[in-house]
Amino acid sequence: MHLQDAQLLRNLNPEQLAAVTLPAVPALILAGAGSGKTRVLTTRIAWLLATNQVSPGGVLAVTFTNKAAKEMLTRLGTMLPFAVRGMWIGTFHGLCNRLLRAHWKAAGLPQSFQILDSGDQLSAVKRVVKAMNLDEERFVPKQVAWFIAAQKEEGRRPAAVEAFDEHTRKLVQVYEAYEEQCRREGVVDFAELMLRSYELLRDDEPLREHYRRRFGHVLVDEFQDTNRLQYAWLKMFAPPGAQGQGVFAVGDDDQSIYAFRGARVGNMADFEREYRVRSVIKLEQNYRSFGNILDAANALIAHNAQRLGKNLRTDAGPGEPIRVQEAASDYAEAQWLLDEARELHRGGMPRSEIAVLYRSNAQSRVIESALFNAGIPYRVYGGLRFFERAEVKHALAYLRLLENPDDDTSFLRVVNFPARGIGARSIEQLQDAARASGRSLAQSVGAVPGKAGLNLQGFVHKLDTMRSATQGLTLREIIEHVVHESGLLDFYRTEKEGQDRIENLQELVNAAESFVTQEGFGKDAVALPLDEHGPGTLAGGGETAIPSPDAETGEIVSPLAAFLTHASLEAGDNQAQAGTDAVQLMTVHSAKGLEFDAVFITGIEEGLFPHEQSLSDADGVEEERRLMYVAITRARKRLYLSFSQTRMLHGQTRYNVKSRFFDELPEGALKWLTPRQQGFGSGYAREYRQAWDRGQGLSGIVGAGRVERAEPWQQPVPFTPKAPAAPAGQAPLRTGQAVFHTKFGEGVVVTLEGSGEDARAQVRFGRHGVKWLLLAMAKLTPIE
DNA sequence: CCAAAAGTTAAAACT
DNA sequence: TAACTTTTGG
Repeated sequence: MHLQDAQLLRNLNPEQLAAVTLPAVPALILAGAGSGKTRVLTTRIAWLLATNQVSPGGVLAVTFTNKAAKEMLTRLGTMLPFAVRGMWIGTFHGLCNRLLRAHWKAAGLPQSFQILDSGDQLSAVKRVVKAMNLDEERFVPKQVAWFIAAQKEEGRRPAAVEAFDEHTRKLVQVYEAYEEQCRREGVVDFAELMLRSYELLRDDEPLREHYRRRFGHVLVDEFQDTNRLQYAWLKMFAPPGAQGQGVFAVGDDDQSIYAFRGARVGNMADFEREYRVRSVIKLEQNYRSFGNILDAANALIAHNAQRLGKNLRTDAGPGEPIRVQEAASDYAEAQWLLDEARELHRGGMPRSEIAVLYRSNAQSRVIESALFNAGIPYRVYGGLRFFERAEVKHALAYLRLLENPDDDTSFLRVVNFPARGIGARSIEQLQDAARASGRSLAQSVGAVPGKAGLNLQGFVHKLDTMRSATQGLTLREIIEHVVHESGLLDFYRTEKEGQDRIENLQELVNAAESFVTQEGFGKDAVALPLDEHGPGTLAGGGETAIPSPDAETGEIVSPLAAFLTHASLEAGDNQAQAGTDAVQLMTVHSAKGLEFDAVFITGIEEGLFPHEQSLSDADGVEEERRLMYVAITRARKRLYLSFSQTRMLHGQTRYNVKSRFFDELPEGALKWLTPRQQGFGSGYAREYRQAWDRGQGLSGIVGAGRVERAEPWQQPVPFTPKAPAAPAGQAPLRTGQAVFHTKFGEGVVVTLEGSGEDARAQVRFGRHGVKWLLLAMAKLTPIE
């Protein structure tokens, strides 16, 4: 073991080593960006195990995302001589699920409860609001759903919500009705997973004591992102003041960017106080970026008042200066970054090492079209993910109905999809009947009279048939059967755009298949010998016979039920075009945790970054600043910052000034690619003239058509262009000439033919390949 | 019941 | 502008 210890601890810096080898006490690790946080977490677990301070079953390690959990498991797998599967390492929600599956009875849940994702939850709330006859203008389902989730995340059931006004009282009633509906249908939403398992531990003392004894070490990743409920949940496993229990909280207050969804940075300070933390360790040595980048990050974040305090440092030297670009328009900004990215790639940098970051999703459009036209492969993060696709959700709804006929959300989703003559009226009748009898929709189909009732009964019968026909089949066979028998496959076959959807349904089968293989269903569901040694042996007292949850999960869950849970808890990727080397486009939020050789941060303008919605309060601006800090620290070697004078937003041209954040960066670390403090509008004028020169007039400038709408004081056009001498499209072309086409982007003339009206050019475009274009028709403009 | 037309709205995202 | 939802009309 000693040899292995040494191996494990090799190459850790003093702070990392101190953190990894802390005794079993409460500890707070302030881990700066790029300071080897994940390494510290996983090495600590490995070290605890290797030195026999804890058994695999005695570790509880929590993360926020599936990705982080997976990475931790993978890394641990390489450090440990045994299988890590079965250890309590996972996301908050994943672990809650595990707990509730094991103790469903004590938690008051049906054995096969289903999990609602945000979309399901929204439609469930909509139904409640409708059923209560509330005005959807005043009780906007989205806001109601948000209210309910927020209450749950504060640990409040309806009775505990303080309502001082009529509207809030009504909201609480909706919350109540929603809970009742969930109970009836046997479903839980994400927040409910957390709250229910928290309450379970809070109210069931033997159970709580069992888990407390069991988990000698609790480790939390991204602690700054925990909400109140998550912190309370953690305290159930490891209360402040408990002796001999290690609580290892890792976080970075400077990277707290999720206050808007309930995260409480304050949990870090609370933790320090409540647990009387003696060991606060700062990891400030950065292994990712060069000095200029870190200087910029440090200087920027120093403008925040609310900090625990931390400064990143590196041994890597200053590196290149940070390049700053001022653009005349969002369009010009995109063109510029495209050129730079191309240059980087030409210099040998893989495209996947180039990231383009923006504050809000809408900004990706211009950049995408520029990259697309130039034929540069790119990948956009975010957007629809696999299990959220309509066709996949439809198939899953059928599958859920096999598991639980009373799942009204799923029932409504597919009762008339594909269409089977069940209209809004019939459904309303059915819902009335169900409401009157307090039963589920499926149970109430008999109560609807006439032809409509028969159709409904036919649907339920169809489900029953599918259910019995799929008994004993493999997961793959079940899904294939359902996709076929439900009529989904036939429906999409006749759709003109249906081919992709059919492929996705096929992909669902594949996903199920690989899920079964990975989870090893039918084989050894529990690989790990739990609690063989060390503290926290199972059911220590004898009278509190608590079954091993691990064993129980393996025992009770059918492959289908497990797969459905997996589908709710893990939405999957958004179609990764694997294999292609592509430039990475994403919001700053989704860049958290990632790193790239070169990073472009675009649209750094007042109103956009910091976003205007954040300007009203100081906390808002501080969070924006942290966001900027996160963005900056993503870069390893090269960092570009850009802003634009004009930008198309919500169909209108906006005139922006550069962000206040520029004033907070050290001038010495920056290199302005465009002249500093350019007169307002001059860049626009240049762009304007170039567009005229290309013969495109105002249409060559994005949003220029709206210029006349601007207030006089906003008029950015000090330059009055003369009409071009030659009509558009008559510019002399030669082979080899670089040209620009409004639709196809940049290209090179390969061949020229004919003359006058017949003059044609063969042009090779990056993305669209080689095209023949009639010069009289096509708007081709030579580039320089 | 479906498709087209009209209306609405606009930050960020994980589970 | 564009994506999405609701309303309207065949």
